[in-house]
Amino acid sequence: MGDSADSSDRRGPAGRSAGAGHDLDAAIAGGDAVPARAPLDRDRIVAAALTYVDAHGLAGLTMRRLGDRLGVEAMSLYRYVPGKEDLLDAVVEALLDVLERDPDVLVAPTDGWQDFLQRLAHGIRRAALAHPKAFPLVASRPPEAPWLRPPLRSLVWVERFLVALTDEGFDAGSAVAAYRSFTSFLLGHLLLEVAGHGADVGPLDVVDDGSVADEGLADYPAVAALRSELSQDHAALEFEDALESLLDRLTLLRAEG
Amino acid sequence: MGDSADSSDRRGPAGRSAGAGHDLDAAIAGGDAVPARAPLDRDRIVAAALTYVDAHGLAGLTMRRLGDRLGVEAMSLYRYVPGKEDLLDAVVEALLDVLERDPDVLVAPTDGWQDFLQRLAHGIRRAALAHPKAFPLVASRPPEAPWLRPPLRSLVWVERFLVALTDEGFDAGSAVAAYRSFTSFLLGHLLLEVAGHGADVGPLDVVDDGSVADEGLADYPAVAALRSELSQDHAALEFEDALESLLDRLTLLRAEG
DNA sequence: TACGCTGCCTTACGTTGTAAGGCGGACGCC
DNA sequence: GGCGTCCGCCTTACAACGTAAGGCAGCGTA
Repeated sequence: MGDSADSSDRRGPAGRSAGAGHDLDAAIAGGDAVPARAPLDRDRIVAAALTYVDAHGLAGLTMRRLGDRLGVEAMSLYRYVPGKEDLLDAVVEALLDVLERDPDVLVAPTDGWQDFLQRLAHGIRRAALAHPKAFPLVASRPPEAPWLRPPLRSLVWVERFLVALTDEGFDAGSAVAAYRSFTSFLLGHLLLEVAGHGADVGPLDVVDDGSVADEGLADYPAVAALRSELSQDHAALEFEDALESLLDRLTLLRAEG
Repeated sequence: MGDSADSSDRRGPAGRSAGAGHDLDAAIAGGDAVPARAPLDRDRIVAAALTYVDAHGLAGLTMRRLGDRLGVEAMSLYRYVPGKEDLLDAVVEALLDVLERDPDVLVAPTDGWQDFLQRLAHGIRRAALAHPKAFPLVASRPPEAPWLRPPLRSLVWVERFLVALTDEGFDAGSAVAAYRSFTSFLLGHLLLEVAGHGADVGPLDVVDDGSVADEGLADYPAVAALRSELSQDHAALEFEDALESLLDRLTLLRAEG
């Protein structure tokens, strides 16, 4: 996980600690620990928040710490972000924004709706797996409108989805039903897959080894017997299978009209 | 945080406002708002927490308010509950505990595994719909073990599930795969269904009919055109269909071995 | 030079979770 | 009866949080 140099919270050599004094010192001593004090805009803040969550979990994110990370006092963030809730919304948006830059994801079907949905699904999965600790936010943040279902939380994508399907022969009701099935499928699978990759949110993330409470399993023989199967990770395959099954179902739906 | 200035304190007729004073008053004035000070055990606390979340949302739940609700200071709760995190875990457990009392849910298949899974799925759905504001906790709380997937978070149910399926002709791998599919399906569907029923936390209880931000939809013609379809609630039907499709898929899985 | 803007800092307040200890009543034992 | 012990709740206290309000230094412009 902490690929991007964490441990930077203890400030480096030339401390800019005590607020009272001259930040001249800090400015001159220059970029030591913190990214050298760039002018601090909204995108930098959101990106830093996402990075922080990836590294330390949602629970660890506070305005003060995020400020520290950016070489700035907490209150300075409020010039660019209305509040923490909005920050988290922005983080979700940023997380899903990679779709826009993903070359494998199409904005409209070129090789049929199934290909379109496959690419979209995999794109979202990639985004989720890239940020296991942050992805649950996508599900837990209430959407702007009740029919904007996570993880397809933006009007743009709902529009693209519906246009794609109706263009490809779905009628109104079927397109909407497909939208619902698709989102349910993605949410369920990805939430659970991601939970296996960094399920924290807890303060203490004790990575208990494999042999947790083996004696506790005495009362659960089937679980004990299937332990190895239960621990194996076939997430990718299962995703594929379930997605294919979903597409089959949608094919039927489309035909029935 | 404090976005929701939900004026939750003043409840019934005789308010019991200032905590400091004589609880004589509360005790004598007797069971108006508060259950008149029963001896306060763990189950009462957990039940009160669930009730509070149902009524005011997760964000509104604090130890102090929960204490108030029980006619007790916040710190008194700590004699029965180690901390808030554990409380929330207990709430999740309580929420799912109705399964044990649900006459339509079986602990072992009597009419085949499909019937067993149908009953289980519907039981969980009932539990989720009974507590829309609390159900997201089931998904967001990290499970004890990585292979305990929400919403089937307890060893007991995983055991029952695996026993049921293996008894009914699934081999080890298939039973586990079925377990995974089943949980993914439930989580995705129920999380999204529940989000439609009380996703917010807000005092803004506006049952927005349909005319929200119609001008914003100008750029999204497909969404605008399908608005009525998008707003309709076919959750029950969709649940049924998706569940049936899942069972079909599991039938195949079982046959293949 | 004066002035307003921008961008960050300082201070301060109310609220949260919870550690530590106090205190009164119930109860066993002499 | 008196007396210790314990249980159950309260009181006090603290650090950390989100954020309202205002300050202040450096700038661009006039």
